[in-house]
Amino acid sequence: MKSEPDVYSIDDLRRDGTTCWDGVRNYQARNFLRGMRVGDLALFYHSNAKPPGVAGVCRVVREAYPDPTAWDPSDGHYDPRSTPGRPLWDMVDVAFEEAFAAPVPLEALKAEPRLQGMVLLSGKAMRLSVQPVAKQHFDRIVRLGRAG
DNA sequence: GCCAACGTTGGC
DNA sequence: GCCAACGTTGGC
Repeated sequence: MKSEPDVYSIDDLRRDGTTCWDGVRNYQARNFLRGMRVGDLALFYHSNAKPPGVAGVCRVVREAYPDPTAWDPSDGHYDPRSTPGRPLWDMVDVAFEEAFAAPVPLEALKAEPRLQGMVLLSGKAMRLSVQPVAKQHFDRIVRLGRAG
């Protein structure tokens, strides 16, 4: 799950404990959100950061439900096609799980042979703010992150 | 700021 | 259904 740290970082999540992952406005990303189950773990990725990379781990604590920011005209992600009666966009709630000793920079992910084939590194979904991660890739990144 | 790689929109 | 124009993402 990607977030720009200037907007919302892993440290913000540590402070808040949990947060609503709102603002997703891409159908494919939304569908991945809908596939999440309570207890699922997710990598928290800092995009548009210096450097970009995986900053930690969060955990799904509430499954997909309507994203109210979509029908708030004052919200930057307002989408008038979504209404309370017919919601178009969903969000999940996630809880802080851990912040890595040192974020794993994108450059390091690219350089790791065992991570080749990750959606994040290549393929159609690489730009999505919510995307799937294979378990072996997830585990490898967590190991790298904990090592610092 | 640039730009590649997408997705979305809307005319036809 | 096609496709041009436009918007977005996000690394660099």
